[in-house]
Amino acid sequence: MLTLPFEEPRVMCELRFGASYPRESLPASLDQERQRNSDRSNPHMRDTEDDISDREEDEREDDQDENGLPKKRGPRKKKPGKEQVDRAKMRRQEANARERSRMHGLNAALESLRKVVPCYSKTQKLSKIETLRLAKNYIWALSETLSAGKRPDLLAFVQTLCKGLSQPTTNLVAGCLQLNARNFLTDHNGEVMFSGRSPYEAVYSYTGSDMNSPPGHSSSALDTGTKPFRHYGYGSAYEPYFENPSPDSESPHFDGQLSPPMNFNGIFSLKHEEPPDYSKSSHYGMRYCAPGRTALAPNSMYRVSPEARFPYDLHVRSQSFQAQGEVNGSFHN
DNA sequence: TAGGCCATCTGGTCCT
DNA sequence: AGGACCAGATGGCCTA
Repeated sequence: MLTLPFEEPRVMCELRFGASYPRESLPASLDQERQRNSDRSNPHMRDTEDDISDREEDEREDDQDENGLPKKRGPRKKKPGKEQVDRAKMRRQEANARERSRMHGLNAALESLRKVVPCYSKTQKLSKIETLRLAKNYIWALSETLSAGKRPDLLAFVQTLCKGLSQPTTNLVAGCLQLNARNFLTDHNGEVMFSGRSPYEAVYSYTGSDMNSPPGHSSSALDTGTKPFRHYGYGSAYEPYFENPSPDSESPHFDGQLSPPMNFNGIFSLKHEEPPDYSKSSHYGMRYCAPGRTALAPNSMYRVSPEARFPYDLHVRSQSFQAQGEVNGSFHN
């Protein structure tokens, strides 16, 4: 449905008030091209403009009958008056301003997200898409850390963080951790590969399981078609980052859990089956519940694994902050 | 110079 | 009717 029947090329260009160029500054050919594009992309507008010109022609030819007397007119569409044109223009400008404001709000939120994911830098900002990818990986890595209930294994942590990120971002993350970025090569599939030399190299081969991929990693729009995360052997390289090396530092372990615990506002649950539909975030409060609580609906899509051992008691909020603080301490120096 | 990223404008759709 | 949200188009800027 066309809402701006008055639109004419000049009006359309003038409405681009936010652009840094006046219409007059456009090369004629470019201007014509833009008009063509506009017509292609908006057939309604073209039709409407045709309608208007047709009407104007009608008015010129049909104003009088063969005797020169004014013709009787039937009901016909009202040509928008100047007031309506101005009002529509105003509304379009207001809508543009709202849209700008909305996008600024979105960018502000993204900026605040940049500040809480690893490797925040005012000078070298992550792109929007990389910020979202890193945030997703960060959440995933933190969840795994919490589920493990022990100090994070740094290399595995960084590998998870870097999954699906571009090589420059991977370098940035590795650089923030003062690791050799060359050890975290991203292959052509976006898969993070640890290529550092290690006595335990390739101890844990790729199993084909998706258990170490963040939810939706293979299909999300944020993803890049990466394969499931591959475990690589690692040795002593991470040890300087820990006061006490992890007791089972030889390997990341798989405890049979299909997916990591989720943390929403300090309320945890161990979920099975399908990852949550993040587009329906308003349902989180309904569907997630702490283990030990009984508020899960009988048909809840998320259940607590009976064999799952949650490393924290129900005062998880403060403890999760503590654990997260330890991890963040590695990044925000 | 090509490609990536971004801001902005714009019209369509949905919802209140 | 009007606002929010979305996606497409476009052009500017930057970098490899």
